[in-house]
Amino acid sequence: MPVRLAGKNASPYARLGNLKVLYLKLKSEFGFLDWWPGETPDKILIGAVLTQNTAWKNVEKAISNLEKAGMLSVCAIAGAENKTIEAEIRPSGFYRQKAAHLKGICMHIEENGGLSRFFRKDAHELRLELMALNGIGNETADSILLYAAGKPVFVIDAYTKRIMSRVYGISERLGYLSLQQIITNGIEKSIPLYKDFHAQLVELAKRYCRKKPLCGECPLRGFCLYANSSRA
DNA sequence: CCCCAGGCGTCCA
DNA sequence: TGGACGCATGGG
Repeated sequence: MPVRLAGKNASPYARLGNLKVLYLKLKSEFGFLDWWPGETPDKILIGAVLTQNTAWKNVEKAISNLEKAGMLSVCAIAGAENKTIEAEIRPSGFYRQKAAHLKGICMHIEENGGLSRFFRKDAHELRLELMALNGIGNETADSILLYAAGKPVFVIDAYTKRIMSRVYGISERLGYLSLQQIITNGIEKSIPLYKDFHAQLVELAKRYCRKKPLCGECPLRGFCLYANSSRA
């Protein structure tokens, strides 16, 4: 299904032939970023919820607390009291919401035969089921699908939107699924590529493509619309 | 003191 | 369908 090119954004989309070049440039700059190496699906799933609009440093504390309490599993969370979960994940912020969400998510998974059985479903069905749960939206669903379940689904986040906006002039208000389709149409379908590309974009956004960008030192300054505009 | 961080659900037009 | 708002801790 081709992406429809329309209006003033038609021309920047044509530049997406550079997408793989952009990835390779980032990879040569940051190296291969191995997110979640050897970690359990349970830990990755829980981390995906805890990191919602939250600095990763704080999530690490919450995960460490859960681990020490023997609660870093879908099964343990499903059987724990909300108050108990809240106490452990407090450093990750929004802790009452996240505790309630995690509990509901984990209970649903346990009631349906556990995580390994859950992840055996095909990506499309799994995505719909995840999205139906309270506390899981587009990004969290896709993070779980890619990093925990090992499905070929590209993750879009606020960093991805910002970078695509600045480099290619794609509107930041473009819908999640639209931007996801544009990107997956521009690179080959590969789980390791999807994993590393997303990680590279996060790294770029943290180091250079911040809200107040550091275009002068940015590895993408050579082919970024924003870096080469008068505003940068 | 301020702003920000790997979103999401709810409410409202 | 889309914008405003609440949720909360910890670091710069």
